[in-house]
Amino acid sequence: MHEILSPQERIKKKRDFLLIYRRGKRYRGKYLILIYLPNDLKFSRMAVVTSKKIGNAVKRNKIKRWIRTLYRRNKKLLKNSLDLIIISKKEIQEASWLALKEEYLTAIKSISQKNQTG
RNA sequence: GGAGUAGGCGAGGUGGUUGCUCCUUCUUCUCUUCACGAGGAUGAAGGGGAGGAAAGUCCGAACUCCAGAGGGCAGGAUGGUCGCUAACAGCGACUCCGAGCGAUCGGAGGAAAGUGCCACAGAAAACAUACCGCCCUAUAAGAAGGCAAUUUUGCCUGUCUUGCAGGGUAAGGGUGAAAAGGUGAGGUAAGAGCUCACCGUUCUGGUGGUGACAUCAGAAGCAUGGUAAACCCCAUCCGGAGCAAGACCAAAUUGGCCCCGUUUGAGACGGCCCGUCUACAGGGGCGGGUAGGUCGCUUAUCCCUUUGAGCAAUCAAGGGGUUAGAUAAAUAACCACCCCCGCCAAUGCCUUAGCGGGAACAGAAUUCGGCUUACGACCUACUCCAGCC
RNA sequence: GGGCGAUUAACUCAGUGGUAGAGUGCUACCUUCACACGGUAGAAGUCACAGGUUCAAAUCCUGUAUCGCCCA
Repeated sequence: MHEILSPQERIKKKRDFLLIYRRGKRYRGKYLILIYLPNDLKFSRMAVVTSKKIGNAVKRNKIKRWIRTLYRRNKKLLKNSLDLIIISKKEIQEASWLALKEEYLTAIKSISQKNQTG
């Protein structure tokens, strides 16, 4: 019940993407790049970006599913409401499920800490 | 063991936790209407949820919009024959040619309508001229031989060499991818389809076949090299763009058009009022149309099966089925048990325990029919070659 | 999703069946006290890949790969 990812919680419009790319802060990891910007809504929103460099459609779909599952499971960690774009890097082809999970958790923790202090 | 062809299948099964999308039914709330009702949100239950290639976008259609009297030109596509199909560059059967020991595979109109090209080499690359060569005739010189003569010399020739002229030839000629029917015999001054036999080619006729073509007989001595995935000719077909097509609803803002603009704002006429005019504030309406949304959107030239026709592709009739509809784009993550395969451990076998694996190519985007490309873990059938018994 | 196009030397490009070229760059030598400019010479290519047509393919035909452009 608390791990739902409804359509409202996803970034869909090109205007929103451009705004977040321009104003957002960035976190770089080994496999992922996260761009985040606090919003005025009562809930957080997210989007996943996988470029064609990563592979064919099957590989890209699998990575998007992994990242969406990670976001759903760990929504509690985001205490403030944020707009979040998750971009996958080329190195993600060699990543396993567990490695990706660890990287995502550390990234989210650092983001939420910075957001609270700053 | 190797090879070939045709076909099937395409992440083993059950359960659980979290979670996505669509449909149906129900509950609660909200909006609107006189009412029937309609839309949205939340929750619950049930059900459906990627492929053989979904791919490349190479062909053909359906469907939509645009253009369009009719016809032609240009341009493009196809190309053995007959059939199947809504259509196709697809499929089936057959014909001929070629490759392979073979199962089998590949190719296919016209070069005698015309134009172009055929580098290098070669005599010549397409009116068969002509170079070398071969041969005949005439002639000049030389040699040889013979005759006459004292010698110089003169005359003669079924002889030889060289030159020149006229003619006959296409047998032979380093080449080249390709050289003007091939082989053999006769024939001739030398040669030549010049003549003959066989093979090949072309034409005519008969027979068989719907036809491509096959076969038999006769004739022509043979004239016509290759290239049409060069231009071209012949036959048949083709308007263009594509679901981001297209249709509908439609916020905000700017601009446009129409009406009102009064008993109340502004300006003009006027000394003032009434009144008239302007249409600047302001108000109302209209249409186009952006963001956004809805439809198109999944039942269609469909799938399965039985019978009949046909060698087959396929067709006809009957019965049954409904099988994704997303839009920053839906199938995932983890766990447990069973099943199968492989490895290791105590000795050959069994059993038990442990570890690893259950794939590859790859993700619907309007929908079908094909083709091509990628993958082959697996399974089935048939066939060929080689080896052993 | 749907339409188009390109690929030739390190780079930018010619080359419309018959020996793969130009400019820039690179290397060596000359010139200069030295450098630049200039001059001479040279190297560098699986014509993206694979199959076919042809005597012969960068060129013609078919397929594959990579890169790019347009359409609400």
